[in-house]
Amino acid sequence: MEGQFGWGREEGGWRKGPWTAQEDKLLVEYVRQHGEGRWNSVAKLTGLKRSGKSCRLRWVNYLRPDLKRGKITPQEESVILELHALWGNRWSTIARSLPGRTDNEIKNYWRTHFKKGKPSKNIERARARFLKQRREMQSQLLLQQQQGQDQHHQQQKKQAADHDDEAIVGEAPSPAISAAAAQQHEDDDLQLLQQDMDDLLFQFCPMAASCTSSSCGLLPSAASASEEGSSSGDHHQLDGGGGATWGWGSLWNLDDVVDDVDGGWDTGLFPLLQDQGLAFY
DNA sequence: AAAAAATTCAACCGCTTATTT
DNA sequence: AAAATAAGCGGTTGAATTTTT
Repeated sequence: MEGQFGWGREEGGWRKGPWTAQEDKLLVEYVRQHGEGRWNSVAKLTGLKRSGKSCRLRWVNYLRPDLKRGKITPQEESVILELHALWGNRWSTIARSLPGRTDNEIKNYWRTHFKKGKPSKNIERARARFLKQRREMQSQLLLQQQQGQDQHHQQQKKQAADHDDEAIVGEAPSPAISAAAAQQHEDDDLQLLQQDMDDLLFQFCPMAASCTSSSCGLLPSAASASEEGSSSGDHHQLDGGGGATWGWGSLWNLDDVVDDVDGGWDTGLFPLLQDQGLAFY
């Protein structure tokens, strides 16, 4: 099962195409011994005929042990939708809120499930998934509250952000969404879906909802058009130890993202806003 | 049952940004 | 300070798989 020819042969000395188990083994062993990085020396040291770029990709997207395999959960899906509405196609940024998921994975997922031009069937499916998921979430919420995790933070924020009515949908068209025009129906569906999403998000994380909705005015639609890198403070290491489990904390679980901000950033919800140099408070 | 269409996803490419020499 | 090298990002591709007709 290794003889894919025409695809998977060498070109300019480098092998391309699907990785074989042996190749994976070599790469894994290399990383075990030398750590991540220095990808170009993989070939030199192991004899693997892969470019550094290819090695890095393979490791980051597939071999990394902290990757979470398996299907995207409904919870993750809702986060993806929500964050995409916030940031557009900044896949790696979105991925940072989904431990164990890669930007590639998220990109693929979003494209196949929510990209415009898909038959509305998909929207319907998404809606169905969402509704189901909402039920689950609600019961989880209940459970959490019963377990008496004191989240006085949330209470406070909730008050602060009491109007959330015009959610993302209204004014924060992600590039994709704003491009619509042609497909009103699906748009409507999507918007409904996103409204639901926003409601939902608000339940769990009022801060986020309030930010998306109004005041902060940090919705990136313009910025996300990619023009103007803007970034720079965007240093992101591959987070080392990863959250193996995701649970509900994902949005709150920032330790892999915040590392140059002095400790307590109790608003905590969207670390990435910082990356973009957006400050609030 | 089988052919066609649709979906998925790993891996590629080119470009940008960061780091090293 | 500049050039070279490495890392990172997002878009795209296409073989394999799944679903639909």
